[in-house]
Amino acid sequence: MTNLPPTLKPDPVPPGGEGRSYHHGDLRAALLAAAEEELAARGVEGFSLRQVAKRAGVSHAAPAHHFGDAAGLFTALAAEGFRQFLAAQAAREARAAPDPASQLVAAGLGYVDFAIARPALFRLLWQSERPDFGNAELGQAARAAFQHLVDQVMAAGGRSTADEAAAWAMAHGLADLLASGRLESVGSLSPEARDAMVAGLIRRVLPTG
Amino acid sequence: MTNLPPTLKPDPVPPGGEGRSYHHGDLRAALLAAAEEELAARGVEGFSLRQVAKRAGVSHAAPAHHFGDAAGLFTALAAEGFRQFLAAQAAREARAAPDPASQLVAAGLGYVDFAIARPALFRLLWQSERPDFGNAELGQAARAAFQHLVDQVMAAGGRSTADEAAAWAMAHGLADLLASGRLESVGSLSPEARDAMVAGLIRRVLPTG
DNA sequence: GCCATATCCTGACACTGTCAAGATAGGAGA
DNA sequence: TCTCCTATCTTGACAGTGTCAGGATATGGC
Repeated sequence: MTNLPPTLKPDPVPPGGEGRSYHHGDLRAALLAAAEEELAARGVEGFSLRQVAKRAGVSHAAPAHHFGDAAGLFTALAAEGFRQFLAAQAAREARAAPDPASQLVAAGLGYVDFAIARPALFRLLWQSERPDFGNAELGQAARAAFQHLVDQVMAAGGRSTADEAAAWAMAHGLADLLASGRLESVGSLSPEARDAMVAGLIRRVLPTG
Repeated sequence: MTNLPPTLKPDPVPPGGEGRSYHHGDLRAALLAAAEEELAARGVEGFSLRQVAKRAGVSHAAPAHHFGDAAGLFTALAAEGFRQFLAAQAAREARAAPDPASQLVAAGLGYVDFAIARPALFRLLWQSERPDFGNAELGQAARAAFQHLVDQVMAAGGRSTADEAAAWAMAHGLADLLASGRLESVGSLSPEARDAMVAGLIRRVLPTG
């Protein structure tokens, strides 16, 4: 399949039919999607730029034109990841009671949701050194994510650094341990029971009970 | 320096004088030490086996004889890391009051100590996929580390899965956020103030106040 | 002193990220 | 409609990586 005679180039149009021509049309988005697939399949540490290009059906050097180098791709992926991370929290908040404490708990549940649903991407955001966190777009997206829980804590009556750190550390610790499959006593629960457990733990560290 | 004529091989004895001969003497230990240096310098993601060999002053294929492949080196490094991780907790416990609550807080402080002092190794233990956690020695060391905080929680009066998860998630969340430099409001404190903050946060989630 | 064995080195292979140079397509201006 | 400019993508090359095969060297038992 991959050793066609040189005159018979493989059709560059993806089988999905969304590709418009030899010029991919929206290769940047396709590469970001392929990159997350690669991330989920082989982890940050096994990640290969050439494999991403292969997934997207383009040559190994194509990503360079859109992202510069591998760090550029990781940076763009992380920026988008932080936005979706915030979106996961917002989704929970929209379904929760409007009082500040419930909203804070909802944000924590969304934090954990994201870590469980997309553990490899979660690691890229929080533990990887491959994205360039000095990049303006990524820095802004990351700061927005850092700030959200803190804002919720303050809205819920938090007054000290300790209140802020307590809620953040609890949500982050649960998320990370669940993402890596270490906290089996919680991870093996049903989704409903797990939600109740996580919510109870976050309420435990709330500033004013 | 590196292009000596073939008859003039560089002296394989390290300048420190501890090397005993052409056969290194204790290359396994030297490689483990070099691997942690490499880990601290370039992170898990930038890690290079050949660089480790260069740090130890041996050829690029020498590590294979002691560890098989790169995963074997990561596995041995992680096993040793988990033992030192437990040792960091034990060091705090030895200096703390003997009551169960103080011992649990001390374990949490040691947990955080380790993450701050050796963040790259901490990541290898908790977030990397490169060590083989199916390995017997690593599995035993890891389980011992997982279990220690849990045991402390039970000794301090914990009775539920929630108590266990609360202490673990708080300690782990603080450790991870501090290791990655994200929790600046705590990370920028003096060591004494930081200890007090961490201790207070762990006491916050204790089962019986 | 001799030799089996553990230890380490050299050389090779496929794979990786990155760069330079060429090929192709789309759009602006005639 | 034709031409040319530019963005986009491909091809080919390079150094660096992990791993394997085979050769060189030192150690310890006889």
